[in-house]
This record gives sequence, C-alpha cells and structure tokens, in this order.
Amino acid sequence: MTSATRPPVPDAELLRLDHQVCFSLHAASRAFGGVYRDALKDLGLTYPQYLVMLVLWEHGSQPVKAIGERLRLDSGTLSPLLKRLESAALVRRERSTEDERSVTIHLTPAGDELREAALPVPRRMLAATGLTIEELRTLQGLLGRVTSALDTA
Amino acid sequence: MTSATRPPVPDAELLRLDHQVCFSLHAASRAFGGVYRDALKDLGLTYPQYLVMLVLWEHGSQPVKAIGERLRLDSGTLSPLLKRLESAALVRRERSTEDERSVTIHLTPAGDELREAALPVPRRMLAATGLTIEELRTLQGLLGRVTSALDTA
DNA sequence: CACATTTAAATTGTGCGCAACTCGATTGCG
DNA sequence: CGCAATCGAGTTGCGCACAATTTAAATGTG
Repeated sequence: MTSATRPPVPDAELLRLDHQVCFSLHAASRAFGGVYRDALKDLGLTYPQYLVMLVLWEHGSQPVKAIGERLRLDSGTLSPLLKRLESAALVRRERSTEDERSVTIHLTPAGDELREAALPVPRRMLAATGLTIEELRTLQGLLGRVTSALDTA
Repeated sequence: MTSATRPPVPDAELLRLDHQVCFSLHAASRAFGGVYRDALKDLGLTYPQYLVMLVLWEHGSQPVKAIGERLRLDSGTLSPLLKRLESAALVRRERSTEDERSVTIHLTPAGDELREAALPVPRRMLAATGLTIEELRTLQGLLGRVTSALDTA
C-alpha cells in the first residue's frame, strides 16, 4: 500500500480527481433528492422532513436539540421545517417544564400512522441506486470517513 | 456474486443500510460544502459559483445552456447565480446574434485572473478528505454509478 | 406563407442550509 | 446572592435547487 508499489500520480490528475469527486458527490446528492422527491410525493414530505420523521418513528419524542444533533441540522433549518410538519398535523410541539428553553417534538396520531405509508420507500430507493449490498457498504464507509475528516478540518 | 455464496441479508438491515447511505450522502455533501465555504471565502465565491467558474476556466466562453448541461443545473438556478457573478464583475453576458434566444457567458479579465487565486483550492480540499487516491477513485466510481442509475430511475 | 411546436433564458414561489442575531432561561463563578 | 456567560429555540437574510410559468425566438409542418 506504499506509494513505491505504484507509479506516482501526476499532480494534474490528482487535482482533477478531487474536482470530480466533489462534483460527483454534489451530483449524487441531488440525484438522490430527485428520486426521493418522487418517492415521498404521495406522503407530502420532502427528504429533510422525511429524515426528521424517521428520527421520531425510531426514537420517539425528542427535543429539537436532539433531532438536530442526529441530523446535523441547526435551529435555523429545523424551526421552520418543524413548523411545516406541525401545520401538516404530523407533529406537535411542547415546551418542556423542567427546562423552559427546550421544546420537545411529539408525533401526532397522523404522524404515527404515516409510518405505514412510508414503509415501501427505502426498498424503492435501494432498487433505484443499482448497487449491490457490498457496494453500498463500501460507499457508506467511504462517505462516513470523508464526512468525519471534513468535519474536523 | 450470486446470493447463494453468502448468507442472506435480513430485510431490516437492508432497509437500515439504505437509510444510512442516503443520510451519509446528504451529510457528506454538506460537509464538503462547509469546507469549500472556507476555502472559497477569500475568493468571494460559493461552491456552485466556483463550479461555474471552473467550467469557464477550462472550456472558455459558454452559452448558459452548455454550462447547465455540464453541471446539471437549470436556468432557474443559473440565471440568478450568473447575475451575481456578473455583479461581482467576474463574468459578462452577451446575447448571441445568430440565435437571439441564447446568452453566452464570457469571463472578464478579473474572472480570468481569479483562476490564479483558485489554484490552491483543490489541493486543500483533497487533503481535507483524508482519503487515499485509490479510495477517492473507488468513491467517485460508486457515486458515478449511483447517479446515473438514479437519473434513469 | 401561416400557425403550432419547440427551445433558451428568465421569473416566481417554495423549501433547505447556514451564518448572524435576538430573546428568554439556565448555569456558573466571584 | 448577583451578574456574566452559556444555552435552546426562533428569526432574518442570503444563496442554491427545483417545479411551474412566461416571453421571445427559432423551427417545423401543412
């Protein structure tokens, strides 16, 4: 795995590769967004809204702070998003009594029921990627490493 | 590569994997955005603006349509973005004489000069990813396949 | 030639992402 | 205790992404 075992990579190619990776990531993220848009249209959810619902379905009622930490989103993004979920009657806000700064988000019955309708979504997305399980694992591993490296940089 | 050569993957794990991949992609894309924001701050460019400048630096004057095809962006995104690049005096619009519908984007001298200042950006990004060349190649290959699969889906 | 269709760009409206800020509650330190 | 610092949520402002629509120009067909 040392550089001596392979011919050196020219600078220009290296820089080009970097551009391509960043661009590919950008493009892939938007491509996913497009397919999700389709898959979630019937549920009336956007992809970020779906992510929030996933958190609530899996972990139950959560303070805004906790949702933000799980999804790496701040209040500037979450506050209006949650407001829209509330207008859609999928979610309820409740200010905490112990700590009046904190607001806990609860699923409404409608929000809980939506879970059933959302069940086929991941399988549909999985099929749309066209990757094998192993490739998906590899992809996720690489993405995870990139993200934590970038986050510390 | 048939499923008989390995133990079957449980449904639940499969669905979870899908969620994780989509989420990782979303997170990685935003993480890249954050580091680019830093790297491009001195240039006064956002990442999408930088992508447009890269196209112009590499391929010269281009109609809006051609830029959009290279970056998979439509006029709804490009028109205001190009307007901002124009206000920054990096770019000039010129309506085509042969086809009056088309607008060609040219670099101004300032836009051309900015290329020099942008040279160290890709190396900085490359270092920030923390991946080896081979991993980058693998990542890009997977992302490219996912994107084209999703685009046809 | 006349008229329908297509095309390129721009515009409008909605939602996400993030920086910067405000407001009120809580915590911590002298 | 009192006051500064911190914290959670919300708000504002800007830019990107995308759907839908508009406008003007070009193309194609009868």
